[in-house]
Amino acid sequence: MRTGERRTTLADVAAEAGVSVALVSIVMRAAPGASAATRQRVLEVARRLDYQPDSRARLLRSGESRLLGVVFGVRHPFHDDLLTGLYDAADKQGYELTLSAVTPRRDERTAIAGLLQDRCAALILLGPLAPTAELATLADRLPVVVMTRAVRHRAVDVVRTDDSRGLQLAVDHLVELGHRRIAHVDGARWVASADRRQGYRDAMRRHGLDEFVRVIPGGSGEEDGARAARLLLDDPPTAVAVFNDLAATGLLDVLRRHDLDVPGDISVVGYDDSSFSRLAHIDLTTVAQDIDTMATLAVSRAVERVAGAHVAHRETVIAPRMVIRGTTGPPR
Amino acid sequence: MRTGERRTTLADVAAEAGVSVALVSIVMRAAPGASAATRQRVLEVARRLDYQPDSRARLLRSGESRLLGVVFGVRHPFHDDLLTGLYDAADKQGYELTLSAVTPRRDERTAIAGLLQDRCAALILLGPLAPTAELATLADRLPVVVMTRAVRHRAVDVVRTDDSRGLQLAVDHLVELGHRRIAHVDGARWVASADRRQGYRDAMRRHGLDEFVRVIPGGSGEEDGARAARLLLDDPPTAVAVFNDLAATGLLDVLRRHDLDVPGDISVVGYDDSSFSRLAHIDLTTVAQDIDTMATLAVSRAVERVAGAHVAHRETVIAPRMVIRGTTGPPR
DNA sequence: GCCACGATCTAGAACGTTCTAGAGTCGTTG
DNA sequence: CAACGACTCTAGAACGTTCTAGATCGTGGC
Repeated sequence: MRTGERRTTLADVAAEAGVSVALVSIVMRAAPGASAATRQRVLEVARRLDYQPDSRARLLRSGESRLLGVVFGVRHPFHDDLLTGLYDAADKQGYELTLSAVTPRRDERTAIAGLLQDRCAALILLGPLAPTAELATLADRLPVVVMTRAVRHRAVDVVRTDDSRGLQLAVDHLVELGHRRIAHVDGARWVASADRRQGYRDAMRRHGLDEFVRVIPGGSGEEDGARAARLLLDDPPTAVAVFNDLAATGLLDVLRRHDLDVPGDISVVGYDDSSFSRLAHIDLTTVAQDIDTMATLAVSRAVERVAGAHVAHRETVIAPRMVIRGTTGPPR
Repeated sequence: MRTGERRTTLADVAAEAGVSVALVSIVMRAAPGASAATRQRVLEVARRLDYQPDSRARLLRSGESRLLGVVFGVRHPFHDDLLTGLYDAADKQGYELTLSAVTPRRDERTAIAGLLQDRCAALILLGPLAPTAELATLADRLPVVVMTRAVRHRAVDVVRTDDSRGLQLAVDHLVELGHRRIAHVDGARWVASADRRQGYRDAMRRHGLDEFVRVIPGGSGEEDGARAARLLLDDPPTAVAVFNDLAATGLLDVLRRHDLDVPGDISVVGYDDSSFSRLAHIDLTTVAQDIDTMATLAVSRAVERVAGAHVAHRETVIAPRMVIRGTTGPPR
């Protein structure tokens, strides 16, 4: 059986089993309404004929899409981790995910448009860059859940970590270790950068360290962290809190190349608790976002919206958590 | 307009424009058969009513799925790069991609099953782990193109780099620099590891360096490279060729922590030319797989199979290319 | 004027499945 | 025995779109 050949349909199974198409549908859906003997007979035929449901027909007729569209960016370790959680959460709720990637050569609008045509019941957008107004227009059409970015619009649901709080935790941790000269490598124009930066400033102020406030422009990738590290070399702080884990690894690399000992000479805190930050040779102290909780909440929120439920709070802000590993210690 | 509300259909546009449903379909598909005046009128109505095609209905009725299913692994930088290329290639051929991820908690079979239900015209599998027999059974059902792994079965199409040749290039390059004690950190049970290992052995033998053959078990992730590096520390070779770029970064990290200078004390070659290997602070010498060519060929192969074309060679093996950057130099 | 042809447009059926209403059967109760 | 309820099963329509055959109109040639 190859290209162009028709796949097995419910009608084929029905003919072979000697029952109606509708009854075969009932059996394949495990819906009530068929006897045990009939179920067994139908399932046997379906197995023999290798019947696979046609999700297009199913989605079209049922008028109930159990499909959640997810827009994610390639080369985002954190998005990878979120995808892992989202698949699990969707599965638990009886939903399927359909993914659409944003790549260096495929923009976010294109990614979203594809999902609209698939008639997804809802969209989950991972760190979208689109302006709020655009997201709101989209949310007029179908439920939209944004993850990892604060979107202030009543039509858009948000599941995110308290990024301001996250950076405060980082600064608190460093201050507790005795650090005063604490710098922050921010995320440039990336989603969440402003909140994290604000959290850093607030915490520094809270600890009476205003005069030591120092923000270096960074970004979300390794090279961004590496570049920022080079800007710190002339006058290194005793500690630095970085926008995210990936940038932190770039920064660590450059520090080490310049014979700065971590954490002896300089302590480093990342953000995300991405899977690689746990690796023995990186052992990164970091602010953890609770990925599985976020994924679960995002899917639940999407599903509730689809079901027309009245949702109490359109924005869910999850507390970050400090994960202390090997890249932080007392200043010398 | 929110959840549960019906979306604009061709019938709505037709009623408003005062033409038949079939004519609206012709206009929306830019198919011949409508006058310019009618086209304009219909497009105006469609825009006003915000008509979006329903891809489920379209796919179901047309009997021609222009959908390519792609199975990829999260946390695989190389797969990310391939996705970027595949989206471009598919777009050029008028196909859409639908993605299905393999995660630590969602296995490959599940990923494939989802795509079968979507009635994809063909599947493109990135480095699948499934046994050949399973892939062959799948290929009985629809065209299957495997990327980055050699699958010896006439029903399965393959687009891959000559991995054996790739490692030979790496060894040749190192020998040309004067190295003799060249080790190889392999990919353990990962796809392509055997070919790369064989290429390493062949090249070492070719250069009369049999007695220096040394293979360290590795893997595809950073920690795998880091672990392998630790095994090399007691008796470091002057050079090492690593299974892939990601493992190479892990290995580099450990070498640097142990004050081994790269490339002064030890040269390092990666594999893939992943996007991060080009970063200024990594500057990795590596064996490049030609991502865009691979993506283009895989999509073309899939499309040809869908079209029922007679395909001359089911396996396309692409020559790798040596990319010399800063991690290799003459031995001391 | 008649005929042939091409372009435009329409009506109806089909894609594979689910939904819904109704028919038929069986068992229980009055 | 008749009525009722529960369960099983079926027939037919619907989901939104495309395919296909045919009707209609306009134009050009004879």
